[in-house]
Amino acid sequence: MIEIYNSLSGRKEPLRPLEVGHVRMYVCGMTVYDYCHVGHARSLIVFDIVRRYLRHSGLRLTHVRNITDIDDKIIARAAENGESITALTERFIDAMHEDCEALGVEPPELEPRATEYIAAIITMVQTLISKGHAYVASDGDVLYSVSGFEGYGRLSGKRLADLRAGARVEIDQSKRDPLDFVLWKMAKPGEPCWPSPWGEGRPGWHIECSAMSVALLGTHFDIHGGGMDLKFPHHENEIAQSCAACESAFVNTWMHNGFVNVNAEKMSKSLGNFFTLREVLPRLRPEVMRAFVLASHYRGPINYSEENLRQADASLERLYVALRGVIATDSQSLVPEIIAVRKRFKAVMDDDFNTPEALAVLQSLARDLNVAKAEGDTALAGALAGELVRLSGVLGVLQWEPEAWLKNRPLLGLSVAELEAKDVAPARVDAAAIDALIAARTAARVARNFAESDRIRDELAALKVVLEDGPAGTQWRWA
RNA sequence: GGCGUCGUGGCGGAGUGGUUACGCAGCGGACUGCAAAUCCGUGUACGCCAGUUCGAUUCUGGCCGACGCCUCCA
Repeated sequence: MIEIYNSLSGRKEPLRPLEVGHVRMYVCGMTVYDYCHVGHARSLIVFDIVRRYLRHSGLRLTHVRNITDIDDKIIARAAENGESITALTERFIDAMHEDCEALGVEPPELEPRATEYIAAIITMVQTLISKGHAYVASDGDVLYSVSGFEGYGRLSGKRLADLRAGARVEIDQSKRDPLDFVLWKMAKPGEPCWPSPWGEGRPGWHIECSAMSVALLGTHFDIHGGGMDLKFPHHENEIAQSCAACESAFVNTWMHNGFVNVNAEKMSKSLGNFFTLREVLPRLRPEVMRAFVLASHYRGPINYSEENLRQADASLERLYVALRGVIATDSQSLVPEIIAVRKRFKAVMDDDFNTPEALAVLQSLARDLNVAKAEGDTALAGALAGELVRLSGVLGVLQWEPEAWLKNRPLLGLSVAELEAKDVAPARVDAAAIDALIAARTAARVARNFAESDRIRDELAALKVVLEDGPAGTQWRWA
């Protein structure tokens, strides 16, 4: 039984799909006016794991991840760049898809865009007006009336009075309540717009997710996810809209992932402490980013640093080294070791996706594999290796050929600064040259000329090549 | 000001009312021509102060500290 922490109740609750064996999940995606940064990557990876694990558990999944392709920031950025809205959004949608692919994030079943659901949005706004939950303000905008919705603030643990007291927004005279939020925004001259019963305009931010989730998953579905910062006001408002419009239960389980911090502060645009995936990914392999993200529980914060990435890389390398030289068998031969490890893996992942524990399970599997290798038990080693790859696949790691992983380290390091410090230019070194040096060293060793063999090893070490002598000959990998 | 999260050994990071997380780094041993990798062993960690308890890092209260949300944000 899978248990998930529900932000709404503050407790772990068993996942009981509304339709037996079929989970419907909606995750808030990107507003496409800029490149994805590491914070987005965490959210993408976290829900990719949820996705992979639910399917691994034999559940059918309908996963929706929306794209916000119309909003104030998009309009502002397009104007700034002197390009059209669609040119801008298409460009960043493509970029996002490239980033996802690089990270090994599986595409969701459905990826709706706000601009494709204008009709559904208008219908929902009309419903809200007719039910008395929304009104047309003096400036023409359609606003949601917060006071008419009992339970507003339940998700974020806020009370209307507290929100009003702490309101930092300047009071807008057109609003009946300062906390009322916009459903339909009237267009200013030159702004993109769609016709509506209230005039030319565009949807507010929150309404698109209500309209699209209802349209694609129904009024009541299983999981709704997103970053912690979406909890209020975005998800709070979604609940208010959907529940009021549909007069139905809305979402059973709310999931929120924690932030990526830099020096203990939230990575964000305003602080200027963000790194885009495009600048970061060429310097490390995407699996390292995944390993880094999965090393912490999804609800807590993680600190983005070179050292933490280095540690993630080292932990992955240990797994790849274990896999090396073993022919993984697609083991349906359920030896006790494999039954036990599957059970452990399931237990920790069932427990609110405890990926740090899952990674620990993989590490202990690697230890068993190393032992089996050392004892020459190739059958067991092959079976364990097969299982290691299989379980790792649920986390989206260890999907490379071990040799390729160990010999293709991009740029040999994690950062430009580090590379400069090491004064290494890996492109200069090619595999044939390395093999030639290794052959020369082997010849020296056979001749018991250890001074020469050590000299060659030092020469290779200077190139950041590490040698490992074994029964099957000498292997190498990048340091 | 309101609401909330968190504080674990050198680092990262799970977890538990009394028994091994796991990884990185370190140390000792085995292995090796020497290494590397691997395996074995090792470190008496749970912010502070009280309380509950036979016993608390794990429960309760307070304090201190860090962070987040309350405004667009994954």
